[in-house]
Amino acid sequence: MPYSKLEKTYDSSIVECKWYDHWLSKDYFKSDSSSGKEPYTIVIPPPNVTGMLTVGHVLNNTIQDILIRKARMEGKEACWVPGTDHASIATETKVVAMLKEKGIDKNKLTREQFLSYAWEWKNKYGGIIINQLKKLGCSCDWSRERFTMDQDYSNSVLHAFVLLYEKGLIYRGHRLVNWCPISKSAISDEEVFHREKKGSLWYFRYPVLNLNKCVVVATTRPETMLGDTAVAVHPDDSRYEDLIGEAIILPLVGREIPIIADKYVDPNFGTGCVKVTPAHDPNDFSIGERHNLEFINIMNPDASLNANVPRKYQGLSREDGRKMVVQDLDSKGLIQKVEDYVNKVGYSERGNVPIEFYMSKQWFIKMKELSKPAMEAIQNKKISFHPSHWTKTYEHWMHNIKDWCVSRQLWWGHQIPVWYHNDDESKVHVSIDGPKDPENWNRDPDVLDTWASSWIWPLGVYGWPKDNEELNKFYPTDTLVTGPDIIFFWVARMIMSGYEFQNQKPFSDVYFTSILRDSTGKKLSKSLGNSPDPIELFDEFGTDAVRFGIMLMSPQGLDVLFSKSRLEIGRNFMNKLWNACRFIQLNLNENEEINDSINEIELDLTDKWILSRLSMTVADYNKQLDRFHFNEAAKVLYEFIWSDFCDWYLEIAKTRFRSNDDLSMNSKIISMKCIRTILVLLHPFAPFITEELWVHFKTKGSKDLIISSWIKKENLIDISSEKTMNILKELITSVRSIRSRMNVPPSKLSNLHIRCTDDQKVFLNVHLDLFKSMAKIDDILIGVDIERPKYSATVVSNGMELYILLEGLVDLTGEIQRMNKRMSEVKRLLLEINTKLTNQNFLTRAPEYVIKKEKSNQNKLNEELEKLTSNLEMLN
RNA sequence: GGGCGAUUAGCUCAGUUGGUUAGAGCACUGCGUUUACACCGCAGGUGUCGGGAGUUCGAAUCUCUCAUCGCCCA
Repeated sequence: MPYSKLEKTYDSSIVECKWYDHWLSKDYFKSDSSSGKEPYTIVIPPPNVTGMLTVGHVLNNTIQDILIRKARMEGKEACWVPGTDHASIATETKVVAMLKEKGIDKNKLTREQFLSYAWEWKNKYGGIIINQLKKLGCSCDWSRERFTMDQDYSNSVLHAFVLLYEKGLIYRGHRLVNWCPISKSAISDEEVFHREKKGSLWYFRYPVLNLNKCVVVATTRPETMLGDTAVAVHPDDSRYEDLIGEAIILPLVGREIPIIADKYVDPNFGTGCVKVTPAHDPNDFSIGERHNLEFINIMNPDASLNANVPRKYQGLSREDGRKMVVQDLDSKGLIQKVEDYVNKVGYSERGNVPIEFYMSKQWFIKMKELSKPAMEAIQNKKISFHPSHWTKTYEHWMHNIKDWCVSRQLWWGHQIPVWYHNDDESKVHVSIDGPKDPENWNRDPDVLDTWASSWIWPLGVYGWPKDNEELNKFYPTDTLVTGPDIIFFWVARMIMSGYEFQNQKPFSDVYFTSILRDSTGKKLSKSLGNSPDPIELFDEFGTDAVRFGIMLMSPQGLDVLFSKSRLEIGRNFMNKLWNACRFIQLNLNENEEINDSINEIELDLTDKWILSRLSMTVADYNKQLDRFHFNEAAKVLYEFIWSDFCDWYLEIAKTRFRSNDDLSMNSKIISMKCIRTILVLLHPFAPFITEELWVHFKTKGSKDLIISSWIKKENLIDISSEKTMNILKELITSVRSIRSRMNVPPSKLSNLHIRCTDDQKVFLNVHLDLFKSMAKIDDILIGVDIERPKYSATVVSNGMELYILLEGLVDLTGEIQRMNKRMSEVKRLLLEINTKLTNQNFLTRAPEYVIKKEKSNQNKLNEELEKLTSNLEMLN
């Protein structure tokens, strides 16, 4: 690479495309199942095929990219499998809406016609999110990209169904399911969310047959009374004792229904007497089963009233039906009262309307048995959650697991591999390829719940059930990165399917990302319109800045209030890094090669110090990554670069780059060492800028950064240099502080007198050049018996009294105030320490190092107090 | 009703197994264009770590309790 100067500002737009194409052309992302390297595998949580990139995806996929890039640099066989999900209900909803806009009614289409529209839609929008992931810099093995409706993958899905069926874990049941009247399909419990709604509690009078009296029942859903097949009371409720066994004439309908006793009834709710609608309420359903009641379904799939209700109500929507029923009962004087009532109503996540409990024939998977190994895996720590508190949620759900309704009354998805015989529907054929005499069979029209296809994702992407090389090499995968909102939908079910089908966990670690919210705390979502377009953010800040910024703001296990302005820190950091590199480059001679020969040179204090800081940074950074604290890891690098390297090392280097050859060369070597290390470490977070800078800073003949070796440890820790440097930094800051307070312009040098011990004098003399240049000191006078000069300002630092000489008068009152303030603080601290050190229990029980530290603090503070006192006296 | 999480500077938040003179970024104030960076530098102010109790020599950190907010489940 020819020598070229870095531009004054970093232009992300040029660099990003260039490097992504380069990496692709070199096949760096490709994984090889036949390699001898230790595998490291991630499968992407497949985004909706027709979806668009959200900030949530950015967070999620940046984390995966960090993990996979680090693994690759660690020399592992890194395999990140990308792909997309067909998202049955979401996609079908979108396609139906698109058709409607075109004036096409789904119901008028054949399945084949509809599917061809759906595929057209998929082909049109399916590539978008994949390309957006590439813009983000994701180093996925694109040759392995999968779509859940690919032929091979579909076979895996159906194979899983057939296996479970053959094992007796799948059955068809006529049951109450959650029903979405918009998509006219069953949905799972997890797709229902509950919302508090203000409604009413109606009290109806139901006339008792042959007795001149009524019972009063309370309900929140008047229209369902048309499907009542009993009235129930608690068996021990004395108020209704005589009525048990009697019958009711159901108003408006005229049906004769029994009064039954069931312990489920809460005598304290309403009147203690409830209407029973077995076909439309889960509790009533079980009462109905216990008492052999009639199950009358009164609704059509769109929740309008069907032919099982009196003619005048037929065809009404449930809302209109309710009005009409209330009105009719009222006109007959059968409404005793109406109360305001708040209850929780289940809503369909997709349709955003209240769900119905609806009787229908559906396929279910028995979950109890599948859940056992999945529960053990978490308990035995074979699989770890990060943060770990999600295990409780997981275990709770697993303990109360219910059978999973996997059929959906949709067309877009994997059609259930079940055929019913034309002559006898109870005769079923279950296989992937279908019966040999298809003319005699009818295939179940329903498709599988999408999660019943993605639950085998870590297996299916490697071609399961074929026991091939890929599966052996890359399964189980290592880390799954996903949102906690799909812990049941997906994570739990993948664990179950992994053990069921491969007798192996699907992954070892699950990292649950933060949920991103806007500044008012609302979840970022496209429908709310509060989610910024990541691509625009990339353009505005640079992709690396967005990646780094979002990682920095996302702590483990907590929600994040996202706002665009919080990305500025990322952009500023990239700019800082760029300019630090540029500054070093400006000090190199043309085509000058700087090697890594730090062992061959004589290091001075600041060199030793920065190398020690660097070593600490390497250790800390690796530790934070190992425990999945990505925000902390990012912070470690940020602080090293900004606060240690730029603010101090480079500032000191400024004076050295121009001094004698040795010092200058040494500073260059150390600077390069730091930069090279940082570029390696930062690469997973900010792949583009680091690869670009690597070109200029790598040692001759090095490989591209993306495949360079990871740095796990650096053995250059030097505690004594760090201590010494800290003292010098404090002294320098103290002097700067006075100068700033006294309005001495930065360009002007000051004269300084220091009163200190002989030892301190020796110390100062050793580091005099550094101290003078950083503190902007011209003349300096050091001694044990220095007197306070007449026009001067004072500070006590590390047991030394520093007097800055000033021209003219000093603001004495301000100085006295400041010193008094510090004095009371010192006194407060001393009081605390003295209490500790006079406490026998503390002295006997606290560890040695704590006591030592307290004592040393006590000495320091006492010394400071003494000096403050005498200096204050001098001022007064 | 059960569970989980949060409450730390004006704002947004870090803070690993209890021991730091409790931190960062933003915002704010003053000064500043010196061999990179104004997407910058130097300096500065701000806190009863939600309330209460307990364990401990020692609590932002552990336990209990209360309050407020958020999420999940019923």
